[in-house]
Amino acid sequence: MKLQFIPIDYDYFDFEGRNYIKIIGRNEQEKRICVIDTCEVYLWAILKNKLKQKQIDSLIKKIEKIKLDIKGRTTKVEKVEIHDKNFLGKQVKALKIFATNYKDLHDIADKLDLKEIEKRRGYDLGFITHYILEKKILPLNWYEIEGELLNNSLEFGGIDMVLDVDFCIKLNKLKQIENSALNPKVLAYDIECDEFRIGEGEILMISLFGENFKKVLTWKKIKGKIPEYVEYVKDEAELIEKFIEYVRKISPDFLVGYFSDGFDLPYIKARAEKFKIKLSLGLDNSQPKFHQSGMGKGLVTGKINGIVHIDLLKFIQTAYSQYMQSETLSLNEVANEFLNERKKDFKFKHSSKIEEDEWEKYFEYNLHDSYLTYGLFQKFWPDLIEFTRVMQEPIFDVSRNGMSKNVEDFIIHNLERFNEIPEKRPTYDEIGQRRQREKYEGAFVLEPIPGLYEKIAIFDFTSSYGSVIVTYNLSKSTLLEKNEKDSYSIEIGGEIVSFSKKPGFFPEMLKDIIIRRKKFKSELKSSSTEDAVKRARSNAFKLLANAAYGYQGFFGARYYCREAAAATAAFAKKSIKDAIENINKEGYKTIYSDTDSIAFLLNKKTEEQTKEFLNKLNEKLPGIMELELEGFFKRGLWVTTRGGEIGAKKKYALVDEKGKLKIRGFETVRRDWCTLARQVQNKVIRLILEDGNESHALNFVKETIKKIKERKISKEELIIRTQLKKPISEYKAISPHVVAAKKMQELKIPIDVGTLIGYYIAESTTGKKRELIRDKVKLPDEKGEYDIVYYLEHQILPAVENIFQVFSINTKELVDGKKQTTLGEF
DNA sequence: ATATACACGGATCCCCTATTTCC
DNA sequence: GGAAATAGGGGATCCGTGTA
Repeated sequence: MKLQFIPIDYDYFDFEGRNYIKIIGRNEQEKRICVIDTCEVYLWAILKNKLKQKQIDSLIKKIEKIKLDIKGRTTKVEKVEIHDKNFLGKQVKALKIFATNYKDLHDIADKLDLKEIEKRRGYDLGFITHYILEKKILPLNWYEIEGELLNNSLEFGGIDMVLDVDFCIKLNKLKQIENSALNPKVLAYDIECDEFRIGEGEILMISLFGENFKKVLTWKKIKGKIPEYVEYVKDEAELIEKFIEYVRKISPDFLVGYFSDGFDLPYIKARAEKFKIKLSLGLDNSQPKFHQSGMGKGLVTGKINGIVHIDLLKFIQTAYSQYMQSETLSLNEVANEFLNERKKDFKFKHSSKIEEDEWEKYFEYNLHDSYLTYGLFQKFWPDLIEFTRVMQEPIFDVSRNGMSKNVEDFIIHNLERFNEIPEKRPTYDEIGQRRQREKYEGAFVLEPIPGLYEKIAIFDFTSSYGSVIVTYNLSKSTLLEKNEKDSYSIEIGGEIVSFSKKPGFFPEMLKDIIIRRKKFKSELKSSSTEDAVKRARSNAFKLLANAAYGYQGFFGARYYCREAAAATAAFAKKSIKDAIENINKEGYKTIYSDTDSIAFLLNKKTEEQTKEFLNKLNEKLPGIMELELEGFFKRGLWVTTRGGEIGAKKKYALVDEKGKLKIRGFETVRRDWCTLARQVQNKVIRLILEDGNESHALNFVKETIKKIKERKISKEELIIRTQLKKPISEYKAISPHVVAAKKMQELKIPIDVGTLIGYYIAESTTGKKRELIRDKVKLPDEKGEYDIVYYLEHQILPAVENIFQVFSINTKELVDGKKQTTLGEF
């Protein structure tokens, strides 16, 4: 049988002691296909340097005899080959040792602790990764496959009979082909419950949303007419059964939720267990499997056999959050940013307190959440596809992995063209040692001179750290033990480290990424139509390039190299300092610089001259280092630190000719300041940048102060929001948000690590002399008057004080008004 | 444990000394 | 008058959140 096939989900099983892969995908008619295949299983033994042929021969004989009886099966070494390979850039002789079962490779490796063998590698990749590497059936790429149709066959224990697919095929041949993108079948879901702790309350309803399909399942019957999408069931048990039934009937490629790894799926699982319902969502009727990801923190991934369960929150977190405006990753904010739609209004109440006529709104709300989740999936589908294709790992994993894992997957799947044997994961002890290593020196930040400036340009290095890694060949495999003459050398913490000039595989891969990304980016710029796929791939490469530096400095990395990471920062530092010097030499004046960007005054030079100068600069830069023009700006503002004497770093505001603001670091971009302070500061900055002087801004602040004093400010504007970053009991310093969290706990308001805690500072009620701010914390719903002095002196003043100081205005006097001191009145 | 370092700034913690309170 | 409690100052530390 011959057909076209696109792999979506990968799984494996053992049959008669051997490993088989089971790939679920679609053909061009959108039929669901299961492909069964296998591959050779092996590990590498890297030999010591000066072994004689005789020694190698007898070693091979010895290894060929290895046979293990463990875990109820027999695994043996099936054959041994000798190969010329590279390991960390060095040529080595290595034995390719084939064995029966991948899961036993570790035990085989234990038997290979021999004096002739230098290192053992390649047995910690996982069978699925190993298989993809071996057979190159890459996820979400099209293939023409040939194979044997399994039809009620007893081969593999009758696997095709229990599997709900159109065809089950044992693979013989495959060829990669071009085909249009997959049009995936997607079903989004969302549940509503009374209790937020997993499984501790009833599930009131479950919504489902797919193409031409919307449904809210509930056991709550209300009077009157109900929307057609609501379907009643008898009770909660039937609710779960109906959910299973619909998922099975629709049988989507992707079952999508938002925070569903951490909430919806485990919740349904817990309730199903309570009612002794088998949650047979898998194509093989199996229940979702939950894997602990991370240590104890309840971080779980829910895997359903054959149907890819996607938790969009996780993907958005790693792939997008750093470029987002949203201050939280709540469905509401994220949907608003990407879909321009919000959640429906519905204030959460316990179901017993919901009025009869409110239920319909609740159903609508529940359905809308699934609708938004579905919309977000469509929005991110190009990114999910491209990430999966670039990393070459199953979408289930790629959608959940952090950036370090993505970088590593990319490396592992690109080692072959360098003939490299993969490095192993660090052991627990190694990780411990790495983590104890001292921090190295990072980026250079130039202390600005506070002031309001006119006519500014900003240059920055494109993919700065990535370009440095490529240009200076910085990696674990290129690090030299001794300083050599013809090498890239730099001082790190008083010691010189050197890197070979012979290109290493890691910098070479990175070079590829950066060059391809540049190509995509320029294509995107020149083309008139929006190409979502190109944009997504460009974005995937950008993220990879940016994460490459962090990867080498990350203690959990296979290719961890602190020296390379430190050298990257050091070379980058040198580059930016050189650039600053050149810019100043040309007659410009540098105001500020951070890591890879430089802001400078044009000093009467024109924009054209500056662009020409940029080209001139670029000609002199080494390797792939490149400066680009970030933009020209009409005005820019830099302030002092709170201490008052020195210029504050990582804090500035710019306005371009079109009036567009670019604000960095100021309180107005920080979510842990109250809205009022943020808005006031924002307006002050805007007025000053627009006007070029402080007079309007000052009046505005005066008005605000008056309003605060007259209690004309609504409480909502005064709420301070701070995230709870760890369990309450672990806090050493009991700060205001911890007090607020404790109050919420007492009121049984669900809080968890990660919850944004909102509170306001109320007037003192205790009358104690020595009162801390936390003693005046009140929850937003709690009755009380806001503390005027606190909001003036701890929110508004700190937000604007340093700005007005640029114009030598002491705002503190404004606040005090008639009074001279404020502390004295206590 | 789940990419890195640099940076700001609020609030508490903690130690020290001076002052007040109490017997 | 002397011991204990409290106030207040100031640096260290904790903590959250940014920039790059």
